[in-house]
Amino acid sequence: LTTDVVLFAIKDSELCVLTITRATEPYLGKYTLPGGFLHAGETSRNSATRVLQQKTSLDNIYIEQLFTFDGSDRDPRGDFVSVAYMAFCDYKSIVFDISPKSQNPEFLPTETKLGFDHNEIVDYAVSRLKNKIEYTNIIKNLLPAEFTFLQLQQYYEVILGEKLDKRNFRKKFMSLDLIEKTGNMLTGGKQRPAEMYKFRSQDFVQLRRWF
Amino acid sequence: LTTDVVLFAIKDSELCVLTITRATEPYLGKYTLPGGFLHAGETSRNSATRVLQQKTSLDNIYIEQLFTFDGSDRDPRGDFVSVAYMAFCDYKSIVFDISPKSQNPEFLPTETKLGFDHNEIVDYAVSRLKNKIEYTNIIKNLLPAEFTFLQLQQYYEVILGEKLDKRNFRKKFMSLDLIEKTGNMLTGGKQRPAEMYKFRSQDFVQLRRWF
DNA sequence: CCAAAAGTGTTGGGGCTACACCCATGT
DNA sequence: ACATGGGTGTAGCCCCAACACTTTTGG
Repeated sequence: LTTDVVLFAIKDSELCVLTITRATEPYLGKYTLPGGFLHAGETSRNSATRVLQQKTSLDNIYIEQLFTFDGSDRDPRGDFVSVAYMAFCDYKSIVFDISPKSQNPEFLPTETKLGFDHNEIVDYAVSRLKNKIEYTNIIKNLLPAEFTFLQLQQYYEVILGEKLDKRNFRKKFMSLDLIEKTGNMLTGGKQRPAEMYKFRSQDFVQLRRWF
Repeated sequence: LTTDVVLFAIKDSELCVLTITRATEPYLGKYTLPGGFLHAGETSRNSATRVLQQKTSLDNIYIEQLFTFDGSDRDPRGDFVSVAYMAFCDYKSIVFDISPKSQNPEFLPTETKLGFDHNEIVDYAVSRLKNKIEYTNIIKNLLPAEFTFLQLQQYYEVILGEKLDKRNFRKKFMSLDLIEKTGNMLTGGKQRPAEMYKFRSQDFVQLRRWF
């Protein structure tokens, strides 16, 4: 029994997942998702959280169970069952553990070819994410604590894979009453400063359908 | 590693799940979901399907993975991990296996108190079902091959737990183009005969949001 | 003729989409 | 001055909800 974790982050306007470079066979030298065997007495959720904490410095990560993958064709070594999780972070806040045993963790685009059946896991996670940003506030887990409206919109656009109308997006999102101004402005660009926003609640919110 | 299966059916205008009466400790004599250990070389999905085929005469059941439950507090015998599935059938088409080893399978309301953490599993399945009838055609798995519009509507009402407007429901559902008249009429009541319908496609259909 | 479910249209309001211009700052 | 993103309002359309009566059969 194992876990695999899809940790999402948005890097350079692209949706990416945390990968490692395998140090042993099978798939030696290939990219895969981080994961591993459950320790004794550990839940799959704890195991997934532990794996992430080993690769990154993150604490308090939002994580949710995705799906359980099994079947004898997914790992050449034998018959493993993997409980997959997905998690989110703000790319800028990540500090990687660079010790050799961490196997060079890095964020790569979701289309990157991975070993095992990990592309299947990533595809499933991406489709879940696409659905879920439309009726929950999970996007806050990808954003820094303070952000501008344009950044919020761009994150939606990256995940959904389509351009959104600026005025309509602002109206719709504002009506959800999820975010508020911090009072700070983002200056430094050669343009008018932007208001900064933060999410009101740190909790998970499920909306009754909207997009 | 085990599976537990939530088999739904609508019986007497109530949403019910298949239960068994346990023949051994723990929870001897209590109701629980059917389930069991995976056989060697078997996937969790195959295991869940096999369990259902043992209790009922059903073949070709629609089944989907729900969630994986783990933690040391879910079974007093130790640390089990259970991959839960949900499935659907038309209550009228069920023939139970009544041999003693089948442990008296029967359909009971979803609110029935069950052993282990099985109420948690049922609650999760019910919420998934409630969501899913709003953007897929899974309801066909609960209906007989031919049905009337009123029956279809009543199934929605039972699952959603609310009354729906007859005219609006018919308009909305018809616009989805999922069902067609069979040409048969249901007679025998002391009222005008009703047109009978069937689903066009036997396949799973995912709609782009509607209810 | 009465009871019971079958079947059918219209209207008003709210929310979505589409669309273009001025503002504040840095260089 | 100009380039860049920041920020704002409206009008039309479509979809949804609300709502009541006639039809067809059995008893």
